[in-house]
Amino acid sequence: MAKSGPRPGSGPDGRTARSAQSRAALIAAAIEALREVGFAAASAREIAARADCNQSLIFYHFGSVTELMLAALDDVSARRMAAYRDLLEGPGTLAELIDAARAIFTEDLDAGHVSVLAELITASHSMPGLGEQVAARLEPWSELTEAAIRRGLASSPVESLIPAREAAHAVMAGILGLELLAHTGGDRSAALDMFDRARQLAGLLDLVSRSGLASLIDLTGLARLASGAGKDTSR
Amino acid sequence: MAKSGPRPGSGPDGRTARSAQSRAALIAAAIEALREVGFAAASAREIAARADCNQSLIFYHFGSVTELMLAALDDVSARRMAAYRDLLEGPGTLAELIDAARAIFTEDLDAGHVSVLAELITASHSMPGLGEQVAARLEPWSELTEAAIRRGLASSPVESLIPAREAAHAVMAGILGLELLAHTGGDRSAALDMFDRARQLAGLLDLVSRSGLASLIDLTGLARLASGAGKDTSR
DNA sequence: GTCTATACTTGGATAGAC
DNA sequence: GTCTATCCAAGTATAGAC
Repeated sequence: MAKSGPRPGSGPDGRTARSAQSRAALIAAAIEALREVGFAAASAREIAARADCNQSLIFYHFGSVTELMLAALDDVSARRMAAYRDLLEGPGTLAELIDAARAIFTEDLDAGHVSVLAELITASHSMPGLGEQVAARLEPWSELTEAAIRRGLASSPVESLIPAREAAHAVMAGILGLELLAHTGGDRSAALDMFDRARQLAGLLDLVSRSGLASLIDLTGLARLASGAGKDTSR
Repeated sequence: MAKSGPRPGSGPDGRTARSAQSRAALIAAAIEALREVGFAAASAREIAARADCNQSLIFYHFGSVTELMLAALDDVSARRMAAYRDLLEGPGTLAELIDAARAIFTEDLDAGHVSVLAELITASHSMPGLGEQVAARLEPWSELTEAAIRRGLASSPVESLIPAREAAHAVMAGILGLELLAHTGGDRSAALDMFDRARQLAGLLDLVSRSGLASLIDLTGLARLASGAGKDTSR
């Protein structure tokens, strides 16, 4: 868990500007490579070429290609986290939340932010030890998503029906899966369609909860009943 | 598009049994390798070792490692397709459909069938031309899923609300995403929880449609109304 | 900190004996 | 069809000059 920056021995300052520049260029190049050619082809040489700097600098600054990629994940994660946190500030209905989420996620899809994560997750399969590192970096997103769901569902008629933790897991799985499928078909309209669908549903929920109609129905009790009734297969 | 089997020149029969045995062993080994160490580490040598046969046989029988992997995908796809098709035979409610789907999908998760697909999809990112091959093999699953959804939703109150094609895309994305996430956390109970949740919802829908309550409400009109109402952000 | 050069390893693929 | 031996390309990583 040692700091992976420049090794001690470099002057405390002076020509440190160039160093930071190289680091930043390498991180940007790593993100670009991960997005455009995938983990398997994102070699030290490939990344260095994109950063217009020497291959050996990767090992000097980050120790290994894998650690550079983790730094890249940290970078994009931090920047996107800021954007998503703004979503949770201030009041807003579920429908508004989904509208805003759709806009930001469109950016993510275009810029390939999710791609970086998806590539590293599948790469963990082959690289021993990488899995834990990626999982740790996934945790804040898990919490953010859960908070968003809990907030969006607050005082909604289905609040008690949907467990926020599991729903958050599902939402993240959905985003990752849509990213994967977008690669095969180039079909990113299908991904965004899900937001429209969710948005439609959310609008309906808002309407129901506002009209006071929700209080007429004991949804929780009904669901429990349905759960039993569904088991009755002969009919 | 040439048949990727043994090259012409081999005897029309005779000792062909051994050949078929090698082919099968290699395919099985490729599936195993893809599942256990991932695409990046599933090299010709790795696979051959698992199949207990010579490395060069891969190139003799399949031409390249990538084509062996596509053959592996075809193999697992064909075997699982048979299992899933049975799901669609005979009558059944949406809840029953989900119950059965959960059982089979549990098998898939344990046996790593989805993993093979997920690995190849991400690998397409790095291997030019692989994307189209994988997409073509994904198509039958797209159709199967769409048919299943259409069938499960038939005469349900939400039938007109959910477009089968887009929903199928979302379901497949969800399955792929859950597979990815299962790798990081080892957390496969979360994946199965989604089925339980869907099942609960389906039971509720069955109940509503049976009770005749559905006919009392114009869901389609309500949804259209909600879609407009959601846009009203100031309130 | 950055560069050149290079050691070392692994993997895809082929030739040719059997 | 299967094996051994081998070529060649590409990748990680390091040493050492500047």
